[in-house]
Amino acid sequence: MARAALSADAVVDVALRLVDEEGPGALTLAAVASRAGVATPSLYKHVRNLAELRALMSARIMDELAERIGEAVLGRSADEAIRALMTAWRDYVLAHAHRYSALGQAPEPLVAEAGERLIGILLAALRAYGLEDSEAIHATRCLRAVMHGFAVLEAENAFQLPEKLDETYELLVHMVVTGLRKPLGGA
Amino acid sequence: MARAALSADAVVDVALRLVDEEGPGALTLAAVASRAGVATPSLYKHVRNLAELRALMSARIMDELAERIGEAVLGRSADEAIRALMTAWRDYVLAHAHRYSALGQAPEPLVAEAGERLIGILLAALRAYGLEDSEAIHATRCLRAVMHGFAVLEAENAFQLPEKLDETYELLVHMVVTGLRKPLGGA
DNA sequence: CAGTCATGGCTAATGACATTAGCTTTTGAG
DNA sequence: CTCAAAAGCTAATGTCATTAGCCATGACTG
Repeated sequence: MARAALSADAVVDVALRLVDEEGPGALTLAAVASRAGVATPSLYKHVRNLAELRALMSARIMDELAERIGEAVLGRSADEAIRALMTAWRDYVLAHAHRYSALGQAPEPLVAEAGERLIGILLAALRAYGLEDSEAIHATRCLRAVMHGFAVLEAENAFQLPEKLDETYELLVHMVVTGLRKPLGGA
Repeated sequence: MARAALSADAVVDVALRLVDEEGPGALTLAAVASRAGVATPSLYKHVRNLAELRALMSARIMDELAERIGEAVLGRSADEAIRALMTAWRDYVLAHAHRYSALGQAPEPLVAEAGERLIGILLAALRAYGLEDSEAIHATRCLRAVMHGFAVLEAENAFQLPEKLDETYELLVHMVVTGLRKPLGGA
């Protein structure tokens, strides 16, 4: 080994702080290097390139989110679990809007892996509804879609009107819970 | 006036075609100019800068989407309207995944305006549920969140497992319809 | 029909980035 | 103490966006 100094993780830390403070648009190797007190090319000793940095960041974010949600769901089941899960998701996004926006901007390698942990948690939370394996998959996807959609829109301030978003989210939770209870029969 | 040639709209056309074919990441003034058979700086005669081009594109996409959805909803109401609306939304995304992904990458000026037309349509579709003004707003937001979330995830291929997405969407529609019918009482 | 002048295009230049190449310093292992 | 790998650095390249300033054209005016 040589000097202690930086490391891939440290670079990701710096990058995340940068994104938190200045938004995903400010993520540039130059900016990260500057914050890390190092010349830009030095970053390449720890990270293959900008794309990889983005992927590492996304994976980290997924992990954080999965952790929060895992905790939130612990010991709860069915409706209570869903409610806790959805609340935790939104709380995370509100606490780190920029960070959440930075997700998505990464291809699939590591991110997909990190995402699976998250999906596992969702799936577990849905077991309580006694869904068939396949049904549980569909339900998980719906959950993801609902939460991600709301998160993205709220994070980018896409909801203009004065109505309280807390109330909207209540309705959304209600929608999910209700929808999961009645396993669709006809149409 | 002088030469006929390009125009802001034409530039947007070219840019949209580019995005359709090569993805949002390929959107660069150089690429657009090349396709338009013109030198890069010439684009500035029609568009203030890349950011504005993005905004114009987003507005155009919003309009297209609103149009499709408007047609889909025509003459239907309540559950049928919701179903048609959601189907139209997804169909649009599937037909123009790259284009849809290119949304969001624009700030608020024109896009917000174009978005309002779309929201108007959603609101109208929800009138049939006899919701209070405010309730209708919340419901519209939920609709947006659900559809946008699913659209984004599907467009970026975030659903891995083999289960059919058509079925997932069925469940999602069911969830929305069911949730809208029972206006949440207790929890 | 000649003369203007705004429009749309062009080339050249600048500045931010990402990325690569190649050199230097530091330091842990032996 | 020696030395090789690790971690930094500077310099160089190529791609972009954006700006400045110049030229051609053609739609109107008179």
